[in-house]
Amino acid sequence: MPPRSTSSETPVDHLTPDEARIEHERLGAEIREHDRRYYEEDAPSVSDAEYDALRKRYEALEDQFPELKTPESLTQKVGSKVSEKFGKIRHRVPMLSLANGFADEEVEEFVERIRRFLQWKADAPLAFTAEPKIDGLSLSLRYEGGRLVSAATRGDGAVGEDVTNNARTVGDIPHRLKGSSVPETLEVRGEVYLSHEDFAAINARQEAAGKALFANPRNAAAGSLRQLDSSITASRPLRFFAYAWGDVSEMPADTQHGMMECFRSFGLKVNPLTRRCTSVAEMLEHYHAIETDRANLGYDIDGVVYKVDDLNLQQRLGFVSRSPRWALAHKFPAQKAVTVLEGIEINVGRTGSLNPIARLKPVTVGGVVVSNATLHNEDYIKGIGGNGEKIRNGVDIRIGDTVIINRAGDVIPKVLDVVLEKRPADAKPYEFPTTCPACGSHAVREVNPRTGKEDAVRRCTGGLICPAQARERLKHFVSRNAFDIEGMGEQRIDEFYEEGLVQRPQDIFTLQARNARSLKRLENREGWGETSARNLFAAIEARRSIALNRLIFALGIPHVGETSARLLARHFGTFEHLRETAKAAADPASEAHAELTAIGGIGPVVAEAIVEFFKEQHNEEMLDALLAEVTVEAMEAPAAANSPVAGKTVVFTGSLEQMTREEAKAMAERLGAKVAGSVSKKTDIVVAGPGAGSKLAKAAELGLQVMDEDGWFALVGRK
DNA sequence: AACCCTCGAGGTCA
DNA sequence: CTCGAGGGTT
Repeated sequence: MPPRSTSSETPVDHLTPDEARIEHERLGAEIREHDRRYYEEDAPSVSDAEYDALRKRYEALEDQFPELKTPESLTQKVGSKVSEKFGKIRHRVPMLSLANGFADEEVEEFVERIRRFLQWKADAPLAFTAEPKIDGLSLSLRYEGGRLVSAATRGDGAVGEDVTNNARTVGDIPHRLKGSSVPETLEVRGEVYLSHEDFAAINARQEAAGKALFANPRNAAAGSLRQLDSSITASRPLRFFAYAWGDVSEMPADTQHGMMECFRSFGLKVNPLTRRCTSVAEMLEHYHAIETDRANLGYDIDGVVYKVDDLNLQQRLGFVSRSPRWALAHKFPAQKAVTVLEGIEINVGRTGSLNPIARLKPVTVGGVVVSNATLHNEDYIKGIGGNGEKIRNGVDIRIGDTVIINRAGDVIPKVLDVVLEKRPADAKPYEFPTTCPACGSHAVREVNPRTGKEDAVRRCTGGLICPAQARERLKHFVSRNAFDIEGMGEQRIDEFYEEGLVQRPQDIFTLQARNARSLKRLENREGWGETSARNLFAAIEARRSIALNRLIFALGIPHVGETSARLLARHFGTFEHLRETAKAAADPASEAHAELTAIGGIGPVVAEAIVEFFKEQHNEEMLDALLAEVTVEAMEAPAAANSPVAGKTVVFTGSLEQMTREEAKAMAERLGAKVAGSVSKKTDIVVAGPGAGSKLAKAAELGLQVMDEDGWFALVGRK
């Protein structure tokens, strides 16, 4: 639960200085917590009026007792946490990412997939748009009545940062759209970028001012848009191309290229290399033309985007997981570089995994200096792929080798290949350690009992006696989506662990009490002061109450990430219920075990991991100690999705005439329904087309709701 | 077999 | 923030 408003009615001038100090401190902590909820979780727990009241009283206290106006006060901090961050904006329509492809064949497959999905005849016309994929950062502009009212970055796709003031300084972004056909509300999406010329000029200025240079135009554009002082943004000549839209009150066109034309007529910039293509050959031709001309464009692009032109078809095609089925980003090959592998280091992960990392002679790839790269796992180094086949023709990777690296997706450095001719004569095959480099325990590759295959990762068997694992688990425990304890970063965990101050999760919550009795107090250490210690303790106190799903996630049970943690929290409701069931489930024949695996999304492997976790004596002790320190919040009821079929299980049977089966399924799922393949007593709705047989009969037998396609559309609307 | 989730990776900027 | 391997679920 969020801290309740504690603002008392006592007039400020009736308080003793001591009372004032205590209340001032309490209010400060409360305001900080509200700020955090508002800015970081986008989940304000008080109204604006209540918040303002808190701040007013906080300030009134300081007016009456000026000694409270310390440099740490929320009113005094220059660039305090509050103003340090951008507000958040929830996108009315999520900003999704695009499916990627590299090879020409993937474009063919993409078009094929779409034809299949639509049941389109081979000769039926199907048009696409093709446009350069600008390498910048995406931005969503909201226009109401033709006026720019807000601008948000992509963020995680659902919630972005409010950069309205900065967007207003971008020359290509009109404050007001022109023309009479501008929809009442229109969210324009596009890319903010910097031209090569402007990028060079900015870096020249940075250099003259003795400031750090930007690595590439994209980073410079991102840095410029995220300036808190919009006058700095204004001094950077950012540009903008529109290519998509979000929330729109009435669509001004029914094709993708029609929309682009509208954008242009509204006064927005649209990339001039956008073409309408009617065949794969034409799409590829345009791709290669753009690739050839890439260096002369004057701005960075990283590929070509194809989109189905007809918006009705886009609608029918819908989405696969997080990207539209109707679009493909055809990326240019990633830039490669050659360098020397100077060493291989092994990191031990939270789950005990031994992760090999390549230490490279620093080299520039695609504008950034790369000195590390992932080597994935033991087999990858040996030249064997996940399913046993050879990769790199079976060539292994050795220390001293000259290697070819790239940045996968232009981001993650990866060792692609070895230049065998340059292999030093004395280079020996790399021997992957069979003991943990952190604790010396055996490190083994477990055999999956069902497939009989060896796990790709080698794991330390040391469990909690392994300091590396213990530290990584602590880091996971305090991380953003778990307990989210501000001020407990990697460095501090390492430091605290080393000194024995915090070695188990529960130690975090007893730290303050132990510190008070300690001879070597935190606040007296080098690099520490009263403030840093106080802030840390305040951050810990703020987490004595925790949401159930966060707690489950924080435990770091293998295979249980955020999603599974939420599933478990929702199913069990309380931690005790989960714990009891998991313990009872140690018997595979038990009802508890059946309950666990019956949860959708929890299969045998995950269930086993959960059972194992709760079986461990030291975990038992940890949980008892932890639960004595923290309060677990009851699970909130899941927000009811506003769709008539949300949460229902639907079965489609017979032949569907107005949509393909896949389409029907995608549609039902989009509306929050589950789609099953067969009728059972768990089924809620059966949609039967002509020719339906046994499933329809069974549905009648069970007395389920049965409807035809028209009935389905009547129920959910035609979307 | 398709899709989804977990986990751990690197680099940049504020 | 983003990627990708591997493995789990359905």
